Amino acid sequence: MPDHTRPPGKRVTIYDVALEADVSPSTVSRAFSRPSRVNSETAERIRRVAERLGYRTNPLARALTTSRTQMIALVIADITNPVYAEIVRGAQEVAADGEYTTVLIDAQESDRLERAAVERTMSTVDGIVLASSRMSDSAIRMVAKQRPVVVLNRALADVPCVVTDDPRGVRRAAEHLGELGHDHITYVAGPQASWPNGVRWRSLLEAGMELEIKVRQIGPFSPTLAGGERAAQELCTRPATAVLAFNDQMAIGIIRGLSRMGVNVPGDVSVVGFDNILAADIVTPGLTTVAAPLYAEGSAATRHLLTMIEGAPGHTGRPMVLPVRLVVRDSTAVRNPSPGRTRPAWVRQRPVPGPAAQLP
Amino acid sequence: MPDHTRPPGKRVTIYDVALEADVSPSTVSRAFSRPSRVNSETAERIRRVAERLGYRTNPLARALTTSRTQMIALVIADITNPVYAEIVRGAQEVAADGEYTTVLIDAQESDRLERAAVERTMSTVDGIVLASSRMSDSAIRMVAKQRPVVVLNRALADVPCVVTDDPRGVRRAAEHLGELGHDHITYVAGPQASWPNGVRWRSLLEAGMELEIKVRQIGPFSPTLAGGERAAQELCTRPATAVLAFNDQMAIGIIRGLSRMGVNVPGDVSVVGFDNILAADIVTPGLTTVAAPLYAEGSAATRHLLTMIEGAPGHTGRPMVLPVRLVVRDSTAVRNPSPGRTRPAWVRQRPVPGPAAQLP
DNA sequence: GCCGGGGCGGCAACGGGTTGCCATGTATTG
DNA sequence: CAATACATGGCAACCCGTTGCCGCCCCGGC
Repeated sequence: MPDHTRPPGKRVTIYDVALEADVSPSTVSRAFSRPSRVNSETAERIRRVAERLGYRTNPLARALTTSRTQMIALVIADITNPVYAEIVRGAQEVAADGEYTTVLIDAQESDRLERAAVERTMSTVDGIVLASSRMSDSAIRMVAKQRPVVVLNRALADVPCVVTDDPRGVRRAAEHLGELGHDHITYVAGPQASWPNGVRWRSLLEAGMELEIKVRQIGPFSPTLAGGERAAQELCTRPATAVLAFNDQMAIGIIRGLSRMGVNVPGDVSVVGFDNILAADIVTPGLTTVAAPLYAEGSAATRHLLTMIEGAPGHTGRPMVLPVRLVVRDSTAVRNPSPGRTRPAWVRQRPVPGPAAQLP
Repeated sequence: MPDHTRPPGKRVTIYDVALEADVSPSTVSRAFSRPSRVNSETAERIRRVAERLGYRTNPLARALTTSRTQMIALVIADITNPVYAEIVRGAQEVAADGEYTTVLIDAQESDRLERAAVERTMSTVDGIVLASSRMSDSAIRMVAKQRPVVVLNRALADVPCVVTDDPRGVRRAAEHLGELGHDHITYVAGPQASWPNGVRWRSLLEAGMELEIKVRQIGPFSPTLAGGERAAQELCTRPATAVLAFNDQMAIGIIRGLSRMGVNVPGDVSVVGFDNILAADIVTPGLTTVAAPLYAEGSAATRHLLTMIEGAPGHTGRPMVLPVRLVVRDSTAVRNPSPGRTRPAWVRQRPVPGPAAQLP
């Protein structure tokens, strides 16, 4: 009878199993990684011994020779931004189905941090999804040269991409505002490093031409609540009746900022956001916004990445385009006819107070 | 002059560098991992050669011998829940400072998924932070036996823990409601698998005794907006004037649900949440809530974990307790004297309509 | 009875670093 | 000047699986 005791605290290896099962280590290895290559009875015996000993294959050691870690990285621009939650869910679901673990990396809206994190992680993962990357095109290509990469929310030649149909979303938003009588739309820009930011602005320009609506841009602002509030202040000096914000967080910030200054949304100004985050539905007034299929973005990108990892060529032709839809809530309304064309009444109202006072 | 060309597509290894720098591989290794162990000039030369060749040390290979991957896992209960965003930030910041990469795992509120993910990841990380784990105590201890573990938002003997001072938060909330004239508080419970859920309820019981406020519990409900809305319906059949919700998301859901049924918050019912998520400040009415130091939670837990990984014993005595504070906004008000004691007027109001209608 | 082929298992060489130990050469000390 | 200590670098074993290749055995076919 073989010895069952073993030095405690030591990890069980294939060698231990091999000894106990009276086969060579290679057979143990094959019993797990290529069961067809070994006699089924032997395999069964090995599996039982392994079970008894509590053997678990060491993924690092395996990765060393196979150079497959069964991990993928998902890089997101800002974990604070709720849009990514659903994207992450979609990605993780698909990854888990394929037996992959997802390493989530938060770039904190920083080109530098993102590069550093990608650099650090690259060699430990089998592929990378870059969601709303803030890196330069060339940096992305560099990464793509070393590992399978799928880019989300950005189009880039030679790298597989998944994007949403923002032009159509913007177009729908512009139509909607046009129907409400607005003949002028102000785009409140987000980060310049954000690819969709440019797309949305250009799409608005184009839609404006076709629909005969004047457009202009202010910003850039940080794509956050605070950024939106700052934008609201600037909107004060350059009034508007219809605003399209880069994203929902900014839109909510704008609404907050405006109402703090006594401007009524949607009475005086209509505001449209982008993304349809959960909060869009719970703020007052409910935010009219262009809804992106977040979950689908994450899952589609990841699915594509996995096929690339499995050896597929990676479809670099046209980006994969996901549909969007306009969700109309209460932040948009028929244009208020009272304010003057260039200087709505509300511009002269009370100045900005500090943040909402808190009771003791 | 040595040959600079090398087979393309092959990774550069220490052997390549050694050849070029005319030293042995071990010296190259030491030049990176133990610079003090090698002559500074030699080290410098090696580093230059490595740079020129584009050498990057392979973390997997390193991990194989050192069994240190420089990765930690951060397991969170639900990435959709915004509280975790700040926790993740705090954790990631500290981890990055210590040259660690954070692997984020979303357990999707599922015991099973959480276990599976931890199981899969455990052997590839140097330590684990379990934030609001839904696993059983015994499962956690099992994990803690194999890797350094710090538990967040849960107290557990023999495992280092970081918790917030929920009893004090609940007490403050109860005092606040008491001062507003409420003599009865309903606790809307979250997941039973959630440790703070139990703590909050027990703390409320206790505070109720001392402050002579009657308390009761309804639930459990899912700790989400939807869960809160369901709770609102139940509140309809068992009316209350003051509600303490397990978390902010539920509180917001409750407010939404109630106001949809024509109940005024805070006029008819005061609602207090927990966590102070960003949305608490942007909803109408602004949510009175117990603010947790989210960022600090993440950073404290991670800091502790890193010291354990570095070999410190892991402080398993008392859990580390982080302070909370009550943020009073507009969802709490003086108790409305009109409704009858057991059956406020609003109970007989119009029935629940469907979700907010959307314009085409 | 002989030969070819397939099933199965073992040997040994990796993969890319790390590290204990030893062999130099130089600096320090008595 | 001898003896000792230290700084520095190399050797080789090791971490834990994976896999190409080879050998053995058994089976079937002619």
